[in-house]
Amino acid sequence: MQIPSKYDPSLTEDKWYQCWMDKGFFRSQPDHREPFCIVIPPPNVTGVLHMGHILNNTLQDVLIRRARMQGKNALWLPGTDHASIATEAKVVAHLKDKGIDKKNLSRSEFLEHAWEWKEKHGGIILEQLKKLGASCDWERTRFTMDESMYESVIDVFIDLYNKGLIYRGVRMVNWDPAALTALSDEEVVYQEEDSKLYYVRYQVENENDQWVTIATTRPETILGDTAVCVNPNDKRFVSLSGKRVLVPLINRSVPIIQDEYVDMEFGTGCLKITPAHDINDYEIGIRHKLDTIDIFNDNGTLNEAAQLYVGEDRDDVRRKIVKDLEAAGNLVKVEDYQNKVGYSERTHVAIEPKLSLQWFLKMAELAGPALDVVMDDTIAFHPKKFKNTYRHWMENVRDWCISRQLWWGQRIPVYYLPNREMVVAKSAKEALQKARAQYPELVNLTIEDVKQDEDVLDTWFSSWLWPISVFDGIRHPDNADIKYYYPTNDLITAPEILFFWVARMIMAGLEYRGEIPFKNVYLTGIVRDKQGRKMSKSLGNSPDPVEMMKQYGADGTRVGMLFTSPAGNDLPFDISLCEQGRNFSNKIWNALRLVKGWEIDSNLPQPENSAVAADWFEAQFNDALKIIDEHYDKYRISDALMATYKLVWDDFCSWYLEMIKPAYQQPVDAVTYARTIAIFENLMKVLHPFMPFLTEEIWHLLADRDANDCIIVAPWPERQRIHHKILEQFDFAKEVVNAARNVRAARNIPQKEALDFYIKKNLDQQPDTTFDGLIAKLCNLRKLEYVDEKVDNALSFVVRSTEFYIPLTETVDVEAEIKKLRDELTYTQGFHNSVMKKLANERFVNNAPEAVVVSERKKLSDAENKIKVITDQIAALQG
RNA sequence: GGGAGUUUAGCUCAGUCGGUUCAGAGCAUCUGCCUUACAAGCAGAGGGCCACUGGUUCGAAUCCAGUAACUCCCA
Repeated sequence: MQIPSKYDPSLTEDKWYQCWMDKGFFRSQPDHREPFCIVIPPPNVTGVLHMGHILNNTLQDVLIRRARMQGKNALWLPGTDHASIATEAKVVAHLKDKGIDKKNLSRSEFLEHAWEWKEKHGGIILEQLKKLGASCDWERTRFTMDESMYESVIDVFIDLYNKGLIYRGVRMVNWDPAALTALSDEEVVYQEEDSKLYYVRYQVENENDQWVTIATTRPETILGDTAVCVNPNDKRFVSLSGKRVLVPLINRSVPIIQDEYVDMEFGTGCLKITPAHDINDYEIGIRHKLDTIDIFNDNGTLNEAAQLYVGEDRDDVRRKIVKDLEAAGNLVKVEDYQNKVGYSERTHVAIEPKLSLQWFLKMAELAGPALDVVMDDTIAFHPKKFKNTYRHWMENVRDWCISRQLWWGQRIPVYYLPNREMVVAKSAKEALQKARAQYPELVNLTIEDVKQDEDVLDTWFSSWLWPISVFDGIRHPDNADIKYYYPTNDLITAPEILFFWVARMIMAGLEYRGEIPFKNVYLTGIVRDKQGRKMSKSLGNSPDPVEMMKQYGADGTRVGMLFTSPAGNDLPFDISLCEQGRNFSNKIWNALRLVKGWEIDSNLPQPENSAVAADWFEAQFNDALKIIDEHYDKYRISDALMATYKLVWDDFCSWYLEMIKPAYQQPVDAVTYARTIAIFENLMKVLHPFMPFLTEEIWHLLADRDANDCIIVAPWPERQRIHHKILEQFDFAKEVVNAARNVRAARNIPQKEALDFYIKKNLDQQPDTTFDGLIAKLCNLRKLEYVDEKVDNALSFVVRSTEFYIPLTETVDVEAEIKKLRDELTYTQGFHNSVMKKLANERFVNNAPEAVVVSERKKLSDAENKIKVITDQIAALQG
């Protein structure tokens, strides 16, 4: 067989992905087996693959593939969410390019464009996931605006409204005066900037020359002031209690109020209160029942309520009002000041806090049970530390604002009636019926008279149902899919959305299924660049994942991502990790080349060496498999990978293959070959979740197989009893080989030059010759002989209490040998002393557990033996 | 301002129940090798005040208290 010396992923990846698809290996349907299900955290439909997706989805695929090999009915359900804000922005921008202004479109016209855009550009990310090897059941792909999911969302809104959990209220939102929409907190970018702090004095009403001075960064909002506030503990302002002041320029009389919110140290200790335009002022306003005067239009210009500068932009007004305040004698001073200003992530204009009517979902009742199931580990967080964060949030949870001033999304099913009442209904028709029944006084009510709410629901209001609605479990709670797959097993996501999403899914699960939505939550870290910055498209500091996969292979990329990604920790990504992944692919590939390059001679008996080697490796494999399984069980995925990596590279390639390798151009016996192939197959199985493509390719090169015999559905290796004795024997042999290699290295003796070994056992020990043949092979020995006396003029080393001599033709540097032995003696004596001290301490002997004391005694006697051997050797050399 | 987390080798991280001279892994670095599977490789080596201070204990990287620095979340 001709196998090229470099592994080329481009020749295998698409081929095997297509094969897996054709054979339906990703498909899952309920059956008698144990289910194992992961629902994908739905990426944004406008999204393209970034590094975070690679990490997140690789982890999911690893877990799914292993579960599948363990014989479970594995379902990884893919999909996307409609991302109302981001998508609507994209569509608006797209239309603008075509010369269409959203303002000139009706709602339904706009939605037509949006759907067209989604069909054309949406879901690129899912195609990219296929390149990564994601083994999703694509036939089950869901989208949060699919009819079934849309209806589920509406049903849930209506249900919660009827339960009294949804209400309408006023709230301060982040208003983008350029885009004319409210933004979520995540879409506001705070920037530190140099600004000014203006000190402005307000005259106290009915007092001739008494003033209070406030400090503000936003003098233009003075026109909306409805109070001035001081701290009740502030002695400076005691005399002002109960008085009123006049707002400069417009001479509005407003009260002086007292609230502990005011920081006495900041500015003058005197704060102006503008409830309509500052979130903190708003809350103070509620506490003190102040008026709320909104002085801004939606586009950031001033309105009639401001009285002055009406129609002018807020930035211009700031410059003008400062001059006018100065002219009026109200401006005391101006200081340089650094503060944080929020900007719209998309339009880059300063955010205006604005009061508006929104819909809310009460959280307190839902949060209680959702907190309990996490605290008692019914749902396990990995790593556990996030339980604290979760609890903190759940105990201080605020009501959820679920409305958005957009068109792209599930439209709020509330209908307003001419009598200023409203009904909640699934359709206008139903709303009409309800209205007629509820308000018989509304005669001649027609469908035109019921006006649906213009707003849509927050995208999370779709996503929080995801583990249920993907199985249509809201509309049909008893269908076969939801009963089989729910609760799902694992959720893999980022800690950033622990509250937005994970917590709410738990609430929805408990509310609508009476059951948790998943059993384990694995929280990934954030992928950062070398400077520690989050990798993002806007920063341009992220490699293109698609390009990476081309360069290093999907397998190399997957392995590179997982090498340093312990759960919950940020991952400082370095492209060299993928290079390491690619190199690993190549290493395995070359192991295959070696094995497949051998000629098999079925008449040849199996050499003893090879039998020992295979016995040892099988023990080693079982030992490693136990560790790997344990890592998986604890969700320590990068540790599982590292253990697998070392098993393949160090134990298999560096030790085992070297042990059984026939001499150049010599054939291998059939037994060794068969055992080696079996070992290779098992290794490929444990590696498969990490490197699906390479392992599938090798699986088919290792043996002739049926078309359906693919590694993706091969059984995960079963753990056998671990043969500990041979592992210990090997450890000793390994020490001998390493020591011999050191001798060669120190003396520059090439591997080609064969050596003789004379071995002297001490303390009446009987030689264990099990690995002797392998030691001879690996060390290139001509002779291996046990002796009773020391050998003169020879290099020597000691492993445990056994002495090894290598006679040389040239004379040995006695001084150098003695020095080496002395160093070792010093170390051993130091060790011996520390153990002695410990054992001489009565309190240690009396208090420490028996096993610990016994092991200390054993150490002591081992050290004593070694000291004796070395001392004798030194004496002999000196003699 | 409130809360949480982190701090171990140049980098990224393990270190379970406190118990081996326990201080470890991978990468990086250095040295020697193109040794017939692999230079995308092989064989070796060096490298640490376990953030700091104190306490508990026969014994502390590990438990407790305090200090410092950094990160995140909330306001």
